[in-house]
Amino acid sequence: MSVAIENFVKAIYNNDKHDIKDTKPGNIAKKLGISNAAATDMAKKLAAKDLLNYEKYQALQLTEKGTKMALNVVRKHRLWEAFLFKMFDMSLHDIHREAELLEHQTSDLLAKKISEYLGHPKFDPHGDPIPNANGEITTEDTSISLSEAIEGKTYTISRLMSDDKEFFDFCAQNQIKYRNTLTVSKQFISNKMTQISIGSNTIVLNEDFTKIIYVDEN
Amino acid sequence: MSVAIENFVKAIYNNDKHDIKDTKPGNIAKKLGISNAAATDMAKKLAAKDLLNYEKYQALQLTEKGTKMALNVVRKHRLWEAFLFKMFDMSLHDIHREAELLEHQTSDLLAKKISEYLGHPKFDPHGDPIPNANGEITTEDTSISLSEAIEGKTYTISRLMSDDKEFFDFCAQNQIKYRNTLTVSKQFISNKMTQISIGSNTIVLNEDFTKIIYVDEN
DNA sequence: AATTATTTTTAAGTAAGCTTAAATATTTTA
DNA sequence: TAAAATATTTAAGCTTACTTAAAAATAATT
Repeated sequence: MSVAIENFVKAIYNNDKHDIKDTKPGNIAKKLGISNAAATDMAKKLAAKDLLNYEKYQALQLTEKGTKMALNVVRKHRLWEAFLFKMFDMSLHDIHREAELLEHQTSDLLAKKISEYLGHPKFDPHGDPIPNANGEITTEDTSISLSEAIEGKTYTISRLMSDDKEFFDFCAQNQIKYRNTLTVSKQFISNKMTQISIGSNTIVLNEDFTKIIYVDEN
Repeated sequence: MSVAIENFVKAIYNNDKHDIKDTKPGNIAKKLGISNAAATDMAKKLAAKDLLNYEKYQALQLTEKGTKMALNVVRKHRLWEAFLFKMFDMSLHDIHREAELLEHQTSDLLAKKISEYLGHPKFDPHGDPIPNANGEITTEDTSISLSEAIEGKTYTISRLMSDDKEFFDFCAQNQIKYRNTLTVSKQFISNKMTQISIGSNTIVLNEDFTKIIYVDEN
């Protein structure tokens, strides 16, 4: 299966899992940087391969086969992230970019070797769970987005759900990092902003960021 | 530049360097597993990009630009070989196969990181020299092929120039390994075979193998 | 509910990287 | 050196993964 197909299936998987947004061709197209027409085309092609269910004007749904493929790619991506993070001094964003390419050129054997070397990690450096070789995610996700966190409570960052350089640069400058602790000092409900204290800093984050920072209550 | 182009340029470079064979489209086509017609087509296309010189019915010659590209790919390939060899318990052939894919999806930054991690190695696990980031090979090659070695002398294996699984399996079973020592007990000139003793074994090799095993006199 | 805006789909077309078949050169060998 | 064998090139065609433009359907807004 081609890189284009792997990316398409992965985009549906990620959109489906993480975003509130639906999985109609247009949304997938936007994620992949291709035209809507190309996405519709691809959807039909993948339906013929039993990777997803396609009905005109409806959201795309991965079949079991499609989900398995997506999880295999996601596994390789997250293993590479964990591995490169451990081995080399590179920014999370750079690591993400490398993983984005390497994930498609990694045999199951090499993925297994990397996983073994790392002691079969359950999470990558963003806090994203790493599926096992059978495509199963065995860790349950109890975390909530920072936008839903409660004033006065203290949380541990469990996930940074993004692939945007700006965001990661911001995180790096503000101690926002997987497994760091923060306290929600104020939720500005009407403005959809959240004030947190982390380390010695106090930061006000808007919704763009609080929706992709996931936390677990301490 | 695409994977197809990188592989094409690399094939010319390797053919030119290692083999006695010429670099006409047919030979490159055979190496890449594509038709002669496709190779001719590609040659014209790459000539237009100033990666090689193409004249009808003549051997293909890489330009400086083409050579630089080839060396960049070769560098990444050999760095991956060295890295995977160090990190994981995998056969040389498996490592080669992974490197063959990863080489095209590796940024210059990651290559640099891998090289640094390994202490800027000069050779990969086959004994092939690793070009530096500027595409320079700073080590001179004093080795000769086993087919040219002299009876009675003792040598150190400096290079195993192949990507064939059968060959590597044979090597693994017979202690034929980069940096191992062997003695040439007999050269059967007319049969083009060579008898060596390596470890406690005595082996007779035919020309197919003695031409790709490179050695340095002790 | 009707109109407007947005999405999705269809249709036609493009570039890359191949293929096979036939024509043309070159090389080998008898 | 002429014939036979082999290689290279040209030509036509295919698939994948896109594109833009227009038509059709859905969703949003007043």
